[in-house]
Amino acid sequence: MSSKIMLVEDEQPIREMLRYSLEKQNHLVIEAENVSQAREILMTNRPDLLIVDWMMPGESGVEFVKRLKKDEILSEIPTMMLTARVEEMDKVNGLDSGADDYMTKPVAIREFQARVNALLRRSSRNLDNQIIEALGIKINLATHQLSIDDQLTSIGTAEFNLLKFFLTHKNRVYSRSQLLDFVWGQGVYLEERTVDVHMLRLRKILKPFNKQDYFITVRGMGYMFSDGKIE
Amino acid sequence: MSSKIMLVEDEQPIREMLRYSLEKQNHLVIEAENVSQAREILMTNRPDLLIVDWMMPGESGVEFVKRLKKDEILSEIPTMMLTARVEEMDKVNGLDSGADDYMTKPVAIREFQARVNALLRRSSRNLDNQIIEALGIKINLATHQLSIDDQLTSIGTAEFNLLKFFLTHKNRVYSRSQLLDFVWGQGVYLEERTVDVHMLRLRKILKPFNKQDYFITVRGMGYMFSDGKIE
DNA sequence: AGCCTTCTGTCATAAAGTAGTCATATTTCC
DNA sequence: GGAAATATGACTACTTTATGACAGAAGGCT
Repeated sequence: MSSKIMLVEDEQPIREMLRYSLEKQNHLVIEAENVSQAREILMTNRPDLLIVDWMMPGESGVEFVKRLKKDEILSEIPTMMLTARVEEMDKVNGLDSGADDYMTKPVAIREFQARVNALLRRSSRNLDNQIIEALGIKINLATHQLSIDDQLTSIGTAEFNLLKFFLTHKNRVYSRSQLLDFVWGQGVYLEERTVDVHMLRLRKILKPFNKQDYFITVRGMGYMFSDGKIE
Repeated sequence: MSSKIMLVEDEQPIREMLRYSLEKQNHLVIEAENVSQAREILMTNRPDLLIVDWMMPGESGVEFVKRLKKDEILSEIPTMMLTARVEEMDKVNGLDSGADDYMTKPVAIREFQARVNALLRRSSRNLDNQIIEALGIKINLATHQLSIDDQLTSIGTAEFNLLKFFLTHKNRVYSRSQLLDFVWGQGVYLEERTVDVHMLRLRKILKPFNKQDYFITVRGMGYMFSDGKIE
């Protein structure tokens, strides 16, 4: 399986080596020499994994990861931190930068590959093998099926994804452009009104079961999935 | 979705242009000509995004942003830096001022809008997850809901914003023009009497719960939200 | 490959819902 | 009482959303 991996590392030789190792595993590698370059790339790219050096001139990798983990969209990306010395490990652990894994340099290549693959596996598994349910609306991510009140119901992909997003993001308004970002993916340019249409279609699917009212239009703001609880 | 954006820029024409561009995207713009004015505004306002010129007479934008990023509360606000020339870009990159994005002047409007929106979208989780409450009046920024004495109550956008402003700015009188600036945004030209009407509407919403008296008319001055406590 | 069905994004139009303004009533202060 | 400031109700232009229709894309079937 090929994944897109971004490497943020200032030392060119190490970058080379890691890239070589990753490409051997059929991954696509994007390199960044420093944090601001990395940010730049993230504006238009969404890697499946980040590998970040802990210590870099300019803004440090820790800072970078910390901020990243606050970012709604990017925080989901699994991150591996590279630290130069063993002693620094503790710091990293102490300050929870939010990275998902750490390795000390010099990097042991076999271990590196194993850990990278583990991270990638973990994040992809999380997404797939699940059943998400709320208010009698149940979706199966593995089979892409929807059942409402235990009745199997047919649904298109776009509506499925939209529904999936709302089931995992309750009680909060999302603007149309946010929905486009989250559900359709960043960089996909569509009309904002398209969201309206898909909301309509989603509601139509839910209507026979009287569940359509959980999907609330917030005028001037966007849409929200509300399970009715206040607060 | 409308956000509050502060523009810190000494050159008036650029300010005008950027403001125009932002307002076109439905954002609410507050302008500051220099750093001290910006600080002043931050005393009573919390923008969702800062756009700061790198080079300004008096204290520079870099200094301003650096200090800001040390501030616990304000450091969360995403910041875009404007630099005058390409050469300065490197400096900016080198010195990690802490800004979240940079653009070089002259600013390309389309790109500017895109970047601004990207910043807002990505950081909106941090800003929105708040519930503000006072005197049994509770607003949820995430859901855009108002509940009074734990009862969900419907409210329009304009009144919501006005209420939000007062909940975060208690015990102080604001003139109609100040309210227009802070709640509607500078550059929006409206009749001052419009504020009266919205105050009326806000009071009508609160009346069934007997909360309307906390919104006090100060004759000749403006309006105030008072929680009754004496300083 | 060709045909058929389903899905998707866009658009035009209908339908709601709001916001800002104005005219008039009411209050306040001297 | 009278001027000035506010409150209030009504109106309308405007903005935002819902909805149905459509053409192209994607996929499936034979």
